[in-house]
Amino acid sequence: MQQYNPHEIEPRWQAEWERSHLNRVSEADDKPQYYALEMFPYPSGDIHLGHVRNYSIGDVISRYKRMQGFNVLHPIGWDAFGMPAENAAIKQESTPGAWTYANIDRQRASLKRLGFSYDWDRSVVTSDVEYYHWGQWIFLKLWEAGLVERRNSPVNWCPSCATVLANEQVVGEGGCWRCHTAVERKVLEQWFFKITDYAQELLDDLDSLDGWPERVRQMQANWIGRSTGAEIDFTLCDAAGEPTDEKIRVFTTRADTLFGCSFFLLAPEHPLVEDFVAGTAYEAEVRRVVKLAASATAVERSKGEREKNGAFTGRFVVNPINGEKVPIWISDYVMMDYGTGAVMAVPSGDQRDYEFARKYDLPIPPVVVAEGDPMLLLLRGNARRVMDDVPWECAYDGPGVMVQSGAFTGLPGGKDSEGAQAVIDQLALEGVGQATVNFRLRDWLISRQRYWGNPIPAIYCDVCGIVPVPQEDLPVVLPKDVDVTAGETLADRPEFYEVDCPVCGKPAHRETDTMDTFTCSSWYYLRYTDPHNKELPFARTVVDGWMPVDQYIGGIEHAILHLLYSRFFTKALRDQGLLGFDEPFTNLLTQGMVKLEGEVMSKSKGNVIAPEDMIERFGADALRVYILFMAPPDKDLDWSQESLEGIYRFLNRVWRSVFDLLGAEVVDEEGTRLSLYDTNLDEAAALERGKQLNRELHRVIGKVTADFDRFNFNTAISALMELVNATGAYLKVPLDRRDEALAREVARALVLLVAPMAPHMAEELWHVALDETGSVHLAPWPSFDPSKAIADTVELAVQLNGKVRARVVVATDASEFEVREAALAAAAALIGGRPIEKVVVVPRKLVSIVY
RNA sequence: GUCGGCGUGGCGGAACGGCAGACGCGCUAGCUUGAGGGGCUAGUGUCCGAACGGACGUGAGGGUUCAAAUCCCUCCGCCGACACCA
Repeated sequence: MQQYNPHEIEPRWQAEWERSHLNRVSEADDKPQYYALEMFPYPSGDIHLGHVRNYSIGDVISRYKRMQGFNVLHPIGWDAFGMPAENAAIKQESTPGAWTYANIDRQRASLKRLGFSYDWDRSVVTSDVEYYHWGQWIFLKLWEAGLVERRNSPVNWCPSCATVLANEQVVGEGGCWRCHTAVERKVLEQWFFKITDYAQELLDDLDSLDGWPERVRQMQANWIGRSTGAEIDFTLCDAAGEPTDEKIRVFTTRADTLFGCSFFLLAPEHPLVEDFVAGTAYEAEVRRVVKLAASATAVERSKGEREKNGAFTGRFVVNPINGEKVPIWISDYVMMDYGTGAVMAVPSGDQRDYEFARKYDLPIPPVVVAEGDPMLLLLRGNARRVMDDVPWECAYDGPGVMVQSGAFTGLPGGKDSEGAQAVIDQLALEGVGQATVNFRLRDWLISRQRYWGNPIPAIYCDVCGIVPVPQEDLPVVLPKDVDVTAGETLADRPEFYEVDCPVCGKPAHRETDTMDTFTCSSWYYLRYTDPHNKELPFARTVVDGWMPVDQYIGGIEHAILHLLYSRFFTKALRDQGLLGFDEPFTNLLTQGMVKLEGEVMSKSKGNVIAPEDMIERFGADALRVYILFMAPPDKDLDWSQESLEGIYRFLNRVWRSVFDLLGAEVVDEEGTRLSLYDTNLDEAAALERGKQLNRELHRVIGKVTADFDRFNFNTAISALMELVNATGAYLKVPLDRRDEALAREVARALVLLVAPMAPHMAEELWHVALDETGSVHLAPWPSFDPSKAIADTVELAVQLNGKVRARVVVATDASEFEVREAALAAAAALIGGRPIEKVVVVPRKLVSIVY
């Protein structure tokens, strides 16, 4: 018997698999298709343990499904555009491309050393022109469909990255998702994808994603943020206080509180503010508040006391429900980009309005009062306003009864209440309001003022306006010689941007912004299905065959960004007839992080464990099995070198057990014989040990299969350890008393069961120990007989009044009556003749007796 | 503040409502070895007990049930997402 030596075995089999194209997948294969996908890496440096975990999970699933007879698509690629490449290039006086492709080469080598079963022929790199060409093509398709817009909008600006950001890319307390610099608000003309057109469908279809973790669905639902309510038009008064024809529209979820509106608010950056105050006595104070709001960063706004600042504009609006004139204020807690940028303030029913009213001494008339509140006795049935202030410490926003609300008084009030509906109906009748739905989701800002990205295929012509680059002119190739170390962008390259207008032929100017990298990762999983297509991003017949992805695996950090954008792309492309399904990812597994002593590993903390070092010491198989064993895949995992050593020992045990089962002389490194036979063992005892081992074999095959189906890799490995432990007892049986067929069956099953997790070792044992032909990874998954996993007799616990007091051994197939009688007999002494109240028999588990 | 997740030995973690702590790490003892490493065997929740055995035990408290780590209620603690969303 040779020794287990991963460093010799692993590279040898990797080379052989590559030579024989073991993992190449073809649509021509008539087995059922299965698409297993892991989130592709960003080439920011070497592979880390998070990648190892992500890809080990995906690889086990892929290999397991192949052994079960599926034709498995399991691709990998690189998400290669983005800012880190530019920053690294500046630091190293290199180019983003050079840095990116060098990292990809290193990462590819690492992934190969880990033995992942990717079809390398299908690899895509998003910064390759063969890929981003089709990203531009899709952009033009979406433009045609009316889903692309260039418009002025308040946007998030990262001063450090010198670019705008999407809403989703502002993280934590108002920081840039890349560099965490506080973002600024600016009004700029930018490119948008109209993801809000799909807000309702993106929300509705979350219900159909029952293969996704509940919390991811919840996070997306919150992000989309649907609220039902009403749009209500207030009539604007002129400077003299007389009503005009002009209306200002508000959005509210609480139409039932409309009678309680005692003032009206505009966002500081609202376009009407300037007109209202210019040249008036209110101008100075209003300007002061506007300036205060603009200077506060998002970070500052979300911290501290959140003191609300405001100023009266000198103008009034008329409340459409009661004709009452209320003053227009501005305040920094009203946001321009939610709702309409204008708010009807109801201080008795909204805590923010309440605080504002207290600060500026504005009326707080109660309009919805809770059942049981003593005020209700006083106000119940009062249609007219008799009370202008509340004795409360804070606003009341729960359900209650409407008071001081004209004809609506007495109706139930609250969110989505009968009262709210009645008010909306009345407003609709008069044409001054209607029920509506508002979303928190904003359109996706996709333009970036950066070099290392996919160029936006658009041209500005003085005559024709903004025109798309004609499809036959694609790709717009990203020039390689832009010097980012000198701060250059595409806007510094006349040879790039000086073009002729494709419509009129006059000199024009090419767009120099590039697309957000998230546009690249929103459709890469589609390209994998048809990666070499030179006519289209993918052919519909091929993409519909593989998609949707059966199992997607990646980090929870993409719960909103990438997963929401990909869902949007899928729906938008579906509506263009490019594909025939509604959702990209049927099942989603969000794996936990790999930590060290409870902390996230990072270069800056200097607590990084390098996978390459671990492969060097224990081999790729041990690292893979270890990372699957340490925790369930969705939970965080704390690194433990001792446990990795334990797994290495386990693999050695598997190795020796297989050889030993096959009758080989098992020796350690020094040649010491390890297998010591129990020569006293008689024929009957040997037979009994064989029966036990056979039972354990069938139990473990069943357990591992069930655990793989549920992705409980940690308990699957436990079960394999139990099988190896059970093998230990059988290996004491001298060779001449062993059941050779059984021993071989166990050895074979062990190799097959371990193959998805430790592919190299399994392949070596398959050939060298078992003398099988063909790859173990193409062999069928072992079958099992559940009836063979059951012993002839079983020991039951006997509970007396809820506590285990006795045990009884019965035949496994004993009837309930026999079990009951046996249990009563075993417990007779303890019961002592007292009357039995109840007996519960749980087959093969226990008997519960109550007396 | 809102939403979501999680609290089990020294550690990582197991337990379709049915004998809590599988499996592994660590530790203890013995065998093997010149030593180390490795391997093998046994033990390892807490308390009482020489032992047979017994009592207690899944963040705290209550409830449902013959039976609760698991289901329900209240509370405490930790983690995460969103957060002045009208």
